[in-house]
Parts: sequence; C-alpha cells; structure tokens
Amino acid sequence: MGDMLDSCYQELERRHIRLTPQREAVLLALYRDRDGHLTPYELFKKAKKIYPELGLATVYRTLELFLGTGLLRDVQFDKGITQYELKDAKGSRHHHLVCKCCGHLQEINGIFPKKLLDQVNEETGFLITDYCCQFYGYCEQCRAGSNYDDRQVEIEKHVRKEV
Amino acid sequence: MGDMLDSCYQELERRHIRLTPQREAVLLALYRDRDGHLTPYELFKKAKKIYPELGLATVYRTLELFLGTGLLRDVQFDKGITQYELKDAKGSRHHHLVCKCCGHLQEINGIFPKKLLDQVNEETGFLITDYCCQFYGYCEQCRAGSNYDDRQVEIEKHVRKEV
DNA sequence: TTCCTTGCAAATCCTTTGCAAGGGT
DNA sequence: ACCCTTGCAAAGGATTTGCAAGGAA
Repeated sequence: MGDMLDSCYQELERRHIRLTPQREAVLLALYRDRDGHLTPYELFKKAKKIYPELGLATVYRTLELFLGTGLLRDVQFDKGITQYELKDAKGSRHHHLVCKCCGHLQEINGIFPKKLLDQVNEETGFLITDYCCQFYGYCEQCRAGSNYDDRQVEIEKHVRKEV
Repeated sequence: MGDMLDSCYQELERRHIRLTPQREAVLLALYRDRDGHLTPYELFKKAKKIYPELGLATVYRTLELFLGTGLLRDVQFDKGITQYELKDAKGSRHHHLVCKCCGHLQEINGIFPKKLLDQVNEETGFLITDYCCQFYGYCEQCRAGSNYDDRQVEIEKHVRKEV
C-alpha cells in the first residue's frame, strides 16, 4: 500500500516540487489518516507530531500546492469547513453519505456508471476529470431510532417534490 | 410559477414560522434569482433593496432557518464560499459543472437514474433525501482554446488513475 | 406580559499575506 | 548569489453571537 504514497512522491518529483520535511509531514499525516477527512487544522496537529516546527500557514500553503498537483481532493460538507483527502485513498472513487440526523459520515464506492459521465461529455462538451458528491439523508441507525420522525422526512420530500 | 413560492409560504405557515418582512425579502430575493446561486452577502444586497432596514446578520439567521425547513439547498463550490438556492428552482434536480480553467459554472439536469439511488438505499440502509454534486473538468470553450493543455489533463487523469 | 425577531457592533473562526530569516541549488 | 520555502504575526473575510430595543401573540 506504499503504492499510493509512491505515486505521490513520483508526481512531486516529476514536477520538480521540492519535498521539504514540512511537506512530507503533511503528506504522511494525510496518508496515515487516509480513511478519514481532515480539516487543515486537524492535519496541522497531526503533522506537527511528525515535524514539530511546522506552522499552520505552511499546512495551508502545502494543501494548496498538493491540490494543484492533483494529489488531493477537497471536500466541503458543511458551511465553512473544508476537508482534504488523498485521492484514490480508498482504491476507488467514492462518495459521501451524510446523515442529517446524527451527522454520521459514511462512504460508498463509485456508483456512477462511466456511461453517465461520457453522456455528459457528449451532450455538453464538458470533459469531467473529477467530481465530488454529497448525499444527504438518514442513516440506518437513525431511521430505526426513536427520535426519527418519518413524517418529517415525508414533508422534506414533499417540499422538494422529488428525490 | 408562483407555485414554488406558494409552497414555501405554505411550509412556513405549517411550521408556525412567522413570515416577517425581513424573511419575506430574503425569500423573494432568492426567488427572483432562482436561476443563479447567491452568497449570503449578494443576497443581502438584493434583499436590502426590497426591505432597506435589513441587516446582514438577519440574512444569515434566515438562511439557517430556511435551510432547516428544507426550503433551500446550500452549495459549496470553492473554499469558504457558500451559496444558496431555492430547492427545485429549476423545476428539476440539477448538478454543477465547474470549469477548472476559466471557472465557468454551468448546470446540467439530473443525470441520476432513480434506480441508482434506490440501490444505495438497499445496499447501505441509508435513505437519500437530497444530494449535491459538483463535477470538475474543462468546458468546451477552454478545451478549444490555446491555453488548454491536453497533456496536463492526461496527467491529472493518470494521477487519479480513473475518472 | 412573554416570547420572538431584529440591527448593530463585537467577537470568533478560518484562511491568506507580508516579511525577514534560513536553506537548497 | 539567487530563488524557494518557512514561521510568525498581522490582516482579511465570512459567519456567529451578545445585547438592548421593538413588535407580535
């Protein structure tokens, strides 16, 4: 599984981007937490354990750099909160299911048939190279729980008219 | 087309949420701009024309309120920028295509076969009631333009390993 | 009266920037 | 020598909060 990390190193080298200890600390922290999503500040705290002199501004600069290099994806779940994840960290494209009741975040793997994306390209001329989807709703636990209001959900659906 | 506005009014009434002039100004401004996406501040400026005493904080509070009521959807395109839109404003579910080259935002209508969403429900127990997708890539104009670097796009794809 | 809503200003939180210092090439 | 990168502190921007006043129920 050093595979993913290797391809990051290679990509950075290919682009002549210097791998400073700060940048490496950020990369490693992202890698260690590849099953989650980190905010810049969370990442800062984790990376600081690897390289204690690290400054928060450097984390932001590094994230911006890695983003431009295509190593990361940034995901917005809630207002003002940006989280980052290494691309392909889960071995394949994935999406996020956010429970509106308990806030739980779970992931599902690529549900898009490639055909769908090709179709968009054909119809609009837009070439999709990346995407990020959030699905909101109610998780299994909450739906089983006592504070789950079925009626409320029906109303939501109604206001929306369709799902 | 007062239809959409009507259902908002009804929903607010049903929930015993008082429709103050400030709130109505916000709602109307959203409605008038239903083909676009507004940031809170843009919305503030527009709604202020309808009700000049309006304060910015009230706009934020109202957006939060409407969001909880399910009248709105919030969309994050870029770090730190949240935009709002009335739900079903375009008559049907839509998605966003963001060009990484020129920043142009265009919309496409629901490309999800309902089957896909049902399948998620079956497999995970998660009930999707809403979703929001951003697709990133390159628009037709940019791909035709001279500063479009085909090789760069290939590299992106490679780093990502798949689209 | 009591509760809700508001405008304003202050506070807070997240992110970016200016700058001088340190390190690589 | 030159350019890149960094940490720190300050600046900037967006959003939230405290509070006293006004209005509805």
